[in-house]
Amino acid sequence: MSDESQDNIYAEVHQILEDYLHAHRLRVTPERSTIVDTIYAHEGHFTIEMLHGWLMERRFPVSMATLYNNVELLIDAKLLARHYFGPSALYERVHGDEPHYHRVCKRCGMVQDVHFDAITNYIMSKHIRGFLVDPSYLYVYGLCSKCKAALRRKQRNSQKKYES
Amino acid sequence: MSDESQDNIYAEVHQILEDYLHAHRLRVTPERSTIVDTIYAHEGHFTIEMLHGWLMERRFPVSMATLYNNVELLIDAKLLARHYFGPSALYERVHGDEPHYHRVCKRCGMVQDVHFDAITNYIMSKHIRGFLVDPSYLYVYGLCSKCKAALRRKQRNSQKKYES
DNA sequence: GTCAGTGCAAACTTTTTGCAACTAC
DNA sequence: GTAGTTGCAAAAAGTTTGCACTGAC
Repeated sequence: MSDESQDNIYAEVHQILEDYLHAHRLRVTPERSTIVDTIYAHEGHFTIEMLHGWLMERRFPVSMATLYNNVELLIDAKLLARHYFGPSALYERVHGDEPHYHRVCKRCGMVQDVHFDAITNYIMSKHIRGFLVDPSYLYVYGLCSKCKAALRRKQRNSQKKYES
Repeated sequence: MSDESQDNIYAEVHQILEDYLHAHRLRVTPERSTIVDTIYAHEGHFTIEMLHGWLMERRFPVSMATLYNNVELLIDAKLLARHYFGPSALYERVHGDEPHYHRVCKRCGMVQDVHFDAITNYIMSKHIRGFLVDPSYLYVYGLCSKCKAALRRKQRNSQKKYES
């Protein structure tokens, strides 16, 4: 992404943040602005712990309590997404990024972003009765090619052991 | 389900359990047998805590450590499925139940079983390159009809407040 | 008899809560 | 000035680990 369009993204997300806060009679604090800046300075999935670390690096330490408070709000403002691929949450920025869903390997935990495709279109076209699908929160689990091969090998070996 | 077919299920899952344990040179313990019995005596999603409670009711208390150890093994044996709809795991029995995927409301947390349907078939037919989809671990998130309506009401109200 | 399995308690990780001090409005 | 926001520390919730004892094979 060019510096210029990255600057545009910062301006846009700050606008969204401030609109959201005003609409909900909440306050624009340095913490909130900096958290959003920091989130949008990084690509990909991250944990609260990582976000905390990034803020430390910026010399803008923010307590975990504040982070947990504010991610809730940012999710509601549609600036942040939270995913539970396992017992602890992973987050990712939302605004300005290509819409995608997630493909997860049940064995190695690999998470792959998949840009909206025929499957997404198909699911949206089905108008699941009464239920409004959010295609950004679609999760397809299975086995990645590496784990598929590894598992085949393992099964052949344990088969041999069992026969012996 | 009739008592008779329920008895068949018990026999089958015990067979699967014992085959799995033998194949992996592991031991058939009363705890493992009872845990499987208890899981298959209940329908729907449950937490480890609930499983622990059910075992207490049976006068067969099993420690949490043992439960955590054994669910791992039962998942590998395909007798149990684990889902992360939120920060803590939900489990459900697998064998003998109608195959289904899950539809989850992001707002109220409602989890709905959806029997394999056109969407599942479509995804399986796409043969995602190199990735082996497990349709039992497909998750579609969105808004249920109740929350969709509630959210519309809320937005109308906050709109009014904002204008005033 | 051996070694996997168990219970217990302690540790650990992640997230939530209570409260006093602070600050955006 | 007021009430929302923050940081800190404690607590809660969920899960993992270490170790001595037990019991399946």
